[in-house]
Amino acid sequence: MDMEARGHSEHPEALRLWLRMLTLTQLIEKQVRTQLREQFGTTLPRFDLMAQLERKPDGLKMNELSRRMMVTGGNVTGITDQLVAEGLVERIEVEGDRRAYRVCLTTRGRSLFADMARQHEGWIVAAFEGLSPAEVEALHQLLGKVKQHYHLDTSLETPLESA
Amino acid sequence: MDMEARGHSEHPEALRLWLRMLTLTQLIEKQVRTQLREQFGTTLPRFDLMAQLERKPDGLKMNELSRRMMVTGGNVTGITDQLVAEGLVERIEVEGDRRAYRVCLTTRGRSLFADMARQHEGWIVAAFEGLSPAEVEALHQLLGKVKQHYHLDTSLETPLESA
DNA sequence: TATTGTTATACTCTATAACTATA
DNA sequence: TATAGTTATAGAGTATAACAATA
Repeated sequence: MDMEARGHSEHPEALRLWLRMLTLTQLIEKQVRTQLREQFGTTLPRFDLMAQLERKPDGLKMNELSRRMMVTGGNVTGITDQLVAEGLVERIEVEGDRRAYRVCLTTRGRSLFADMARQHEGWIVAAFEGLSPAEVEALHQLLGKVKQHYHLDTSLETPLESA
Repeated sequence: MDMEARGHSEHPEALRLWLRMLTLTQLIEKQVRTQLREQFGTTLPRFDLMAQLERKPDGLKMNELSRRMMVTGGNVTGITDQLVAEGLVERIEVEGDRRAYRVCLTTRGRSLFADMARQHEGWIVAAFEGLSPAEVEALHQLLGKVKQHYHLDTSLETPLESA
């Protein structure tokens, strides 16, 4: 990005912060994508969808997945189709509303996700190894503050992290 | 992502931190992409390439752009082609090496980028308005610490922010 | 009429690898 | 033989919009 070069700015600090955050996130995300592809032959969106379904034995409806994953419905259909073809999730009818489905992990999907999640956590822990526990907490808090204000400001929801 | 749900983890703090950081970055990035498209009919990679060229009157070679933008050479060719077609950048021959080009902003490209950069900075400043200057600095420092360690760990370079 | 979900389309970005031209 | 850059290909992700079925 190297956009710190623009000069005569009134708020260069926020810009510098954003560029560092964006760069770092892209760096970690790129590594996660590579590992998911090489070790499990999958992608980040597919992993994310499965992560959304974990601890939801009743599954989630398509529109809930769409909201949580911050992508449009058509894309969720495509990702779900792929996972169904691999036997990792299934569509189950919703009683009382014949338009809707609940998407659930299959037994095989749940088992595979457990493996992936364990590996994934290792990659993330390694990425943040340079911070002490107190620093991890401080960073978490600061980002929470940004997120909170950002939401108020833009009326965007926070589908993720909604555990 | 909602991956905080996985349970019996030994390092849930790093994972929670990563999910919050990823969500927030995606939120801001998505807004930046939308604004760039709606207000300027451009994309983030095109904006990034132009940002790399600002304050480089002599331009940058393709492989330098590739390294700084963290994408492969073929992609830089494509993005550059688009910008050339729009008259925003130009390829200039390098004396002494007839294989290489220097990619430079045109006058029109420089002028347009100034407009875009001003708007862009406003979006970013708004996104981080919830933090005090001291908090912005603290966040910047903490992310720097992560980045530094991460690089040592993975031998990845830091092309961005290299101003 | 509104909502759930799918389909169709088109575009951007991406990585990989083969290729040309020059060093 | 190595390097600079391009081309070709294929795949993944995205948004938009039109559509079917149901509420």
